[in-house]
Amino acid sequence: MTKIPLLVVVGPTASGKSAYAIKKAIELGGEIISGDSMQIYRGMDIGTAKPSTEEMQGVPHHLIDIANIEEPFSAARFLELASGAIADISSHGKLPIIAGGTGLYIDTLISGTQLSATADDPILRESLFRYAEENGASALHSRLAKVDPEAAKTIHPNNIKRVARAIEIYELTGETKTELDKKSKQGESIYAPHTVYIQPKERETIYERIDKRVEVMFSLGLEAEVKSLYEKGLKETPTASQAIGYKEFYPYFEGFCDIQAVKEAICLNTRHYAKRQLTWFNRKPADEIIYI
RNA sequence: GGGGGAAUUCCCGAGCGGCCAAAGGGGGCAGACUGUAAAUCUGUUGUCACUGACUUCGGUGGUUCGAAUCCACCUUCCCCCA
Repeated sequence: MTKIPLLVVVGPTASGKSAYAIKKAIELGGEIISGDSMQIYRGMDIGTAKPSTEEMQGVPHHLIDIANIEEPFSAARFLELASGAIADISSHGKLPIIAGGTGLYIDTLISGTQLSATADDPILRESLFRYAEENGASALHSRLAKVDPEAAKTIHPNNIKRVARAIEIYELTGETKTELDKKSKQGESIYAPHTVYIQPKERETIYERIDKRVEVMFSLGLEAEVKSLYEKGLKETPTASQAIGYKEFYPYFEGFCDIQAVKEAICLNTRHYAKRQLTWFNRKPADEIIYI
């Protein structure tokens, strides 16, 4: 079976991935699939730097505006939807172009990881967190060590979310995370990706772009956008509430800080985020590196 | 004009004679990452010839075996009285 060719564009936030992807799409006759965990949400436009209709220049975009803010989202859901979109795009002879900054989502997709049907269980999760709170992180970690010593070795005890997820997997399936991870890697990827990594030569470059972009977001009306979502309960949503450019407004709306502090927090959090993305992409082999 | 308080490493801030290159947090830098990932977590952060040495705690002197810590004066800032 021949593999499906894919153009994958990755890079830190504000690196110009979207513009590059659109350019390539026009050049090569492609359609874009957003590999981004927050652009999927309707109404979150300015803060997620969603490309505007004009910017899209007629290139079809997938996995944008496909969920309401209160819906949870995950790598598994992304995998499912993105795979579908790829099949669809390539079936009518177009080149699927994945562009985004969510490293986990993109890697899961192109590496051919087979995620089993294991669901998640919010109630169980909740109880695991409570256990850690009451007995300490290391107590939860030793619970994991009992069932899955391999995973316990690689997950830091303080990383309660991961420790809890590993235990959750075992409780739900009777299999350990270690076993399931191994299984998930068995199948071969059906894709032939060509990855382009858009990278800043200097860290300063990306930081300056971020500051500038945040400034633009504010002038485009970010505050009003966030306010209206906040009134719809953004803060209580499971996934969307975490978005940078949004969560920093909560203390402001609640009277704990001024707007200047919000702006600074957004810039800072975005920089931290960009650094994490660079760390992620740096260790994955890219077929092509383009400097900003 | 009089009285009181404060100056600490990039920032905030603890320390109040030896256990202090100096807690903690922030920031910076580096890293991890398979179903919340724009999340979560880890390491490191005076200098060097780096299991040791050297230079730091506003400035200058002093007390002491020994000072970021005590004393004197100076500089700057804050508060109270006038």
